Amino acid sequence: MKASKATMTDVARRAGVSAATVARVLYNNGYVKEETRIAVKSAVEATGYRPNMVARGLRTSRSYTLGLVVSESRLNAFHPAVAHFVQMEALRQGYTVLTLNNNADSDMEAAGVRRFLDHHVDAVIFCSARDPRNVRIIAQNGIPTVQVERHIAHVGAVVTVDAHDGMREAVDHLYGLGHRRFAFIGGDVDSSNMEGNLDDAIEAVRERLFRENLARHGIDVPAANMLRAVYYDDSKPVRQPGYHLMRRLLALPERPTAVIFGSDLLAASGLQAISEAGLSVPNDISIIGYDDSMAEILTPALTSIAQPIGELGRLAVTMALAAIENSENAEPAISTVTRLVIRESTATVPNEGSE
Amino acid sequence: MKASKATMTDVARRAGVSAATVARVLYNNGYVKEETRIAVKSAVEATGYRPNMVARGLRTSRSYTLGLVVSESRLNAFHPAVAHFVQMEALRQGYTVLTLNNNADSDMEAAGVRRFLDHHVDAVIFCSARDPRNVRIIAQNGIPTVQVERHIAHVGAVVTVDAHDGMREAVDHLYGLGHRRFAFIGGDVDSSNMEGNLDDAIEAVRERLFRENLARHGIDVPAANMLRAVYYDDSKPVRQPGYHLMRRLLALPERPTAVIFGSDLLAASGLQAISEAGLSVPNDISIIGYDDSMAEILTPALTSIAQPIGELGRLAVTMALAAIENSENAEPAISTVTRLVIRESTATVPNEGSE
DNA sequence: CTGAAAGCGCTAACAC
DNA sequence: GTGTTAGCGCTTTCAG
Repeated sequence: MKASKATMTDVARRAGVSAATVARVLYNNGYVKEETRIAVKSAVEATGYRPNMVARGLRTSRSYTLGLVVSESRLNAFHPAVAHFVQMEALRQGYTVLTLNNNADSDMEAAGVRRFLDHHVDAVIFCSARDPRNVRIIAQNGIPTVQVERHIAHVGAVVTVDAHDGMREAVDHLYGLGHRRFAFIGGDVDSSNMEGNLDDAIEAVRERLFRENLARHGIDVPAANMLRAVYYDDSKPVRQPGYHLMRRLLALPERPTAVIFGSDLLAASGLQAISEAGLSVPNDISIIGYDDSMAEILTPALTSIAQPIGELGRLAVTMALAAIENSENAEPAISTVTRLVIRESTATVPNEGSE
Repeated sequence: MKASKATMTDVARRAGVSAATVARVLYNNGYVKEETRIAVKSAVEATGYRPNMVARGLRTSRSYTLGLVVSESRLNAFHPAVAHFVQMEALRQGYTVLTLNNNADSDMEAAGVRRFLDHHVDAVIFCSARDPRNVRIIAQNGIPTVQVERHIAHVGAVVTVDAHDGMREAVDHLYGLGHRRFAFIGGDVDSSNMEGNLDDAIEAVRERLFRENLARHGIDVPAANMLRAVYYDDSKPVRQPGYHLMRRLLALPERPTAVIFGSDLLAASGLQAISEAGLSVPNDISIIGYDDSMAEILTPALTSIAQPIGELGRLAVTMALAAIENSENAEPAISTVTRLVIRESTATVPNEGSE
């Protein structure tokens, strides 16, 4: 019951033409008499012919596959979400995606990237490369790269997210609710794996925007309230990256009443520390996540600064395909925006005397 | 700066031998004089030669790629976790993985599977196919399939999970804590997409084991306490699949004191309903998740019946490769086990009079 | 408008 | 031990 492994020659024979003609009608190249076109089409139907992408790839040196590297896609739901949209869009555009989760391990990533090269992927999308060298290896082989959200290597195309709007909305939202004591738990900037200016790292930018927006309201945040969580420890993802830092905040003499986190995962683990301390969100403390990756299934459902996940995935594919078409063209950058999604983890500041 | 696109012939020329000899030393086939072996090796080094898997694939009709279909890998962390281990193991074994998230959409899945076929994947792993026909299409093309955890089509290899141990441990754990009023919120059995006996569906099995283990303690669970959640609504994932069902349980005249859920995702959304009702876990009610996919980052950290996620992923690859090697051999099945991971969502039953 | 022929990079059977 | 040859399925000149 093996379905046809019908080859192009099979189709050609059946239609009484040559393989070249079959190719012509399949890809609308050159002129074909209407009559033979019909004959070929029906032969294709009859045989259930499907092009062999491997043979095609060898001949055209286009594999119609994209490589996708995601990082830490187990606890952090952001990356699998982006991956999903990349896969959907690629499918729609006639591509297939080779996916690899680097799990925060540079060596793993290097091995995977090498493998992508062996399979002659047409482009590689990184939704957070772990090591800039791995991006460069691809680029050096003349293959387009697209870095999504976080770009740690200064090569190829990038799809960035402008954090301004979301952070402004978040700060204004909290300020409007009466909060005056703020804290921020962001991600650590991994200087060893970042090319160029560390201040351009997205984690650093988010911190800065947080401060700037509060400064607008005349609020200065003490250094003790600005913390950075390590997501990876010795190439292993940290399971509850926000837990200990949140405990530290809770132990502060002037406990903050509002905390913005650098990811929903960070907020989720912060929530554990808050609950453990016998405090409640949002009654005692308001918190805001980032990403909007798992905000809606936490308790309470998190107010979160949403990244445009679907757009990121789709744009990454679009840019990859554009780079494949005319690789000599400039390496473009495109930016998307964030917005605040308000749910149940933010409320009016608790009464001062109640402590 | 393009790194070498050195071909095998380039290496051969440089080493002063023929391509055939290069192949021989690369794959340890046949005898090669030590002297020439060294010459070839150094030529490989010098050129940075990497085999072209596309050409190799065409010649050998082995693409060294695996297809992987996962379902709903956005909110439910179970699938991306399995995917991660599949990718790791495949990488280790010299394979690369084409991944597709069907997102509960049969048509999407069909399109993706078709694409896998076009790319001549050597085998396809389904960590929950959406539609059995899509598994059959692969099988009909003579390509091995492996269904992981849930198997909805009666073809090919399967990696199942034996739910016995975990469910027994879970029930005993709760019973030991004094609980006598139980409830279960499992997943709905989608009869339209299931070949064969519906009672064999993993959701049905879990329900049955739940009842049987309680019967062992002389406890009979009323029908009103056995609920089934729909994960997909009109081919779209439901965002809070356990929320409404949990509300229903809370409205029961004899409210259960312990609930076992069919997944961590279900438990997470159940938690939202509990909290909304002003009740607390585990003081007022104990809950247990299933999968152990996101249990540890919820508040409270969930006691959960853990699926052996890493093992599932690795076994799936192992079985796929075995099937590729000798495809005429019988289609095997292998089973793994579950175990209870105790965290903070379970505690002694609350005092009866306290309601 | 259509067919013949070459060749992408590799492997496997067969010579020597 | 090693080279020669043919061909996987497709695309693309080049003839006609």
